[in-house]
Amino acid sequence: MGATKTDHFTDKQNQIAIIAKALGHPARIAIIEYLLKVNSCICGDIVNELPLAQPTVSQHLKELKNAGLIKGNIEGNAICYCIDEKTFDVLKDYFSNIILTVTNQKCC
Amino acid sequence: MGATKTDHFTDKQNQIAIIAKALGHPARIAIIEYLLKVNSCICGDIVNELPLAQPTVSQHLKELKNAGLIKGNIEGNAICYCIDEKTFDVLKDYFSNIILTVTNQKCC
DNA sequence: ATTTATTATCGTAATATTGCAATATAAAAA
DNA sequence: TTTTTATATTGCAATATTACGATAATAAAT
Repeated sequence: MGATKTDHFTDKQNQIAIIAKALGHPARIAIIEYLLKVNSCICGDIVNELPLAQPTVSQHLKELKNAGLIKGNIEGNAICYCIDEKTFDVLKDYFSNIILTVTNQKCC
Repeated sequence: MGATKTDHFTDKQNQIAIIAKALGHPARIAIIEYLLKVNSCICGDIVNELPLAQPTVSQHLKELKNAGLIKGNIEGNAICYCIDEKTFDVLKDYFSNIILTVTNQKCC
């Protein structure tokens, strides 16, 4: 045990869970917010913005990239990172639908 | 090591991360979707809907409750669970803001 | 060619999560 | 009161995550 029983759930359920999980750490939220603040691709800098060692930040960036939340473009000896909008759209749509459905509930 | 460095991030960043983390498991997404499908408080039933043992489901429900995503009302010897809308509103607003900011980006 | 700067990977320790059997708890039903 | 039903808690094994030092990889600068 210890491993998530991915097989038993739908692709959509797993997709949303993977994206949400990637955002389930304050360092990764801080990375997303920093990319939004500078409002452009950013090369370097990210490590200096966070209270974590370089390998740790690199690992968090990798997870955000795997979840499709950010994109990384090689630019010389640095890598430019930026928000990958379409994955955030998936999340926003998903939660908007939840809100729409739930406001019609009459209970509790 | 191994523990998240919560102290170094803002309250808002930690709040969003905690909510996202709670949604970062397909079983918990499935629970939310089931509560939406029945569109009311539901007593019992949840365990039968999921491919997991009762203690495991109970644990997932507890995590969703801790994150403020669901509410549980005692009703006789059963407990009625339902969506806690306001926490989903927090998430929807957060992601809507991200989408609004990011669409103005010109790069990558 | 060597140094410098930037990012990734490896290895590893500490901690957290997932899942379940066994058991506990609490209220309704018999 | 005993049984049944519904949910929670405990304890534990398996696995995953977090964090970082050391090191590798890569390309620019000297």
